Amino acid sequence: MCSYLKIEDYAKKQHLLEEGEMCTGKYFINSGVVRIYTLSEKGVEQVIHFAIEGWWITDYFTFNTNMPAKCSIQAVEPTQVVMIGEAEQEQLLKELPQMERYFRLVLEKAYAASLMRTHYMFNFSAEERYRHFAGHYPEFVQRVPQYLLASYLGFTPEFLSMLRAKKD
Amino acid sequence: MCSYLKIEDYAKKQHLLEEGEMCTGKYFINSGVVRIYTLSEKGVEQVIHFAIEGWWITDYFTFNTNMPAKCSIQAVEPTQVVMIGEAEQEQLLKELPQMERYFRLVLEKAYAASLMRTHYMFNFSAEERYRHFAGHYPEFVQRVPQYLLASYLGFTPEFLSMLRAKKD
DNA sequence: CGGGCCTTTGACTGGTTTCAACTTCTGTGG
DNA sequence: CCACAGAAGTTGAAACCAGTCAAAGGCCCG
Repeated sequence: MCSYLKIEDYAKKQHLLEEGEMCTGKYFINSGVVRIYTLSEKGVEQVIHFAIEGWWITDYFTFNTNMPAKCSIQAVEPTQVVMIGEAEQEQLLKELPQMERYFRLVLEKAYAASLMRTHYMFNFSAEERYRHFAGHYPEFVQRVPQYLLASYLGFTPEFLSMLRAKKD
Repeated sequence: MCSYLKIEDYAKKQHLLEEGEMCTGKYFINSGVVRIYTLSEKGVEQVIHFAIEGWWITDYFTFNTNMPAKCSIQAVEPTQVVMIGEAEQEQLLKELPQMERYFRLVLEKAYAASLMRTHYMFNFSAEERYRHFAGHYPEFVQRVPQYLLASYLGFTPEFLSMLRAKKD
């Protein structure tokens, strides 16, 4: 089974995947943090989400479609991942069909998180989103630079700076 | 296999699931449209997404967690669904492990759609989101009431009304 | 020690919301 | 089949949340 998997280390700011490349597999985060982001027509980078230890990531936009990646994945801090190629995953699933279940459950969790994000995005103001996030994941706020957190929460670094000044 | 499944019909505005109930299974939309929505602290209904023919839906927030539903699912027009209970799904997956794969692929698609929604939400203004949506799914814009579409797109019915008046 | 990247600050702008009043549509019972 | 009530859509004015722009300050890493 280990032959299917490949351990990879990435330095801060190094890319696991860049938009336009072919996405050839999935990554399991062993340690570190990565951000998944897209580039808008206007050239603005938008953080779609972060992934930390224990999460699986890939370009789900184009996964299984044989199209070039629509997003980029970049290490926010030094990160170690376990990579499994597409073909290897197929092979693994053939030999260990129980893994289908595992990957399905991983996806259910990720999907629920994405829906929850949508919920927060719509139902709370920018300030409420920041307070909520900072209250629930204080250690994470320390861990990522402010301009990335601002992008993730859906506002500008300037606005986040103003929020922190107000009361923190 | 048919014994696992139950066909159900819902009238317009009837609920498949209401917040607070236990979510006991998944629904496959045979015909019609449903909306999945949450209620904010302020009492505002927010459409998380729509689902049409061919999609599977459930309360992914609490699915498999034995907690009361965090969202409601309501028929937007007369809708027929195939319902599969949680226990029945487990049984089905045990007998037909290939179905694990099927459900995983369904989830990958749904997850990708959710991420794409996040992308649009952040990178486009309210007006751009409307123009884009109306351009891509004109028949759908006819199909659902404007106040639900406005909620889905993340702005007020009044604003949508103004957009339509401007140029349509 | 220096340069570039990140964060801060403040003034101005504008897209979107809110509110309230009015009109149009829809469905239900008499 | 019509009448009416409630739901959905429209309009316009005023308010505001958050973005943009520009310039200065802090900090990390080579």
